[in-house]
Amino acid sequence: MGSSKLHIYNDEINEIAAMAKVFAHPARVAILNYISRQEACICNDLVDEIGLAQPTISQHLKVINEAGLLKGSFEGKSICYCLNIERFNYFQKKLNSFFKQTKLNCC
Amino acid sequence: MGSSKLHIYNDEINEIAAMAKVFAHPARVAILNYISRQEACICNDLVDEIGLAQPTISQHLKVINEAGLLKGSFEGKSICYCLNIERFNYFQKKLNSFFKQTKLNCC
DNA sequence: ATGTATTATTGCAATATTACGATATTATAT
DNA sequence: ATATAATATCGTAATATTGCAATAATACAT
Repeated sequence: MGSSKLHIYNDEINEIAAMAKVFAHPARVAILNYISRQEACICNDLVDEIGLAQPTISQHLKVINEAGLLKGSFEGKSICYCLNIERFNYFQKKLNSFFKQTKLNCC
Repeated sequence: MGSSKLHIYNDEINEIAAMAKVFAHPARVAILNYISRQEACICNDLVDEIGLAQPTISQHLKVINEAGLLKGSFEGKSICYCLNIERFNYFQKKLNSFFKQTKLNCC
């Protein structure tokens, strides 16, 4: 018990839920938001900026990264994270078609 | 520990995360999807359709409802749920502006 | 080689979520 | 009043998530 029964849903539905999960924590929204406000790529300062411990930020970055939303590149001793626009657009497209389809036959 | 530190983020960010959370479980996506496939409003049959126990469906419906996404009306001994289109559109609009803003200054 | 700065991983405690059986509630029908 | 059907709530077990201290790994500089 306790764990989500993913096998009873189709891939389409599981994909939407998995994508939403990435944005379902404010720290991850804030991280993406911070990335967007930077001229170039960002590196560390998320820890100072957001106010969570470094391991916590690293953990959230991992979730975002594993969803394919980041392009990281090494710049000296730090890592420069950058949004993977193509993937981000894919998320937007998929979520919008979920919205569209859900509204379609509604009363 | 363990709980999300909501107070360190601004309202905008917490709202996005809260909205995403609604869609972050496949059962809730499936419920909304099923509603969309019905001619009129729906009632029970979610339990048969989705394959989770009745209390579990009820719990997920509560989450969707507390997010303001449902319009329920009593029809005899059952309840007819229906999508609250206005609220649903608001979700879509907010999420899209998050996408837009995030892409804005990206490298 | 040693030191320093950045990021990742490990381990663990606190909390949240998911799922369901049992039971209560609500609304109709007989 | 009693039975029936639909939905909600309660209690609880299993699992997941969040957050952080401690530590490891990585990359550069001296």
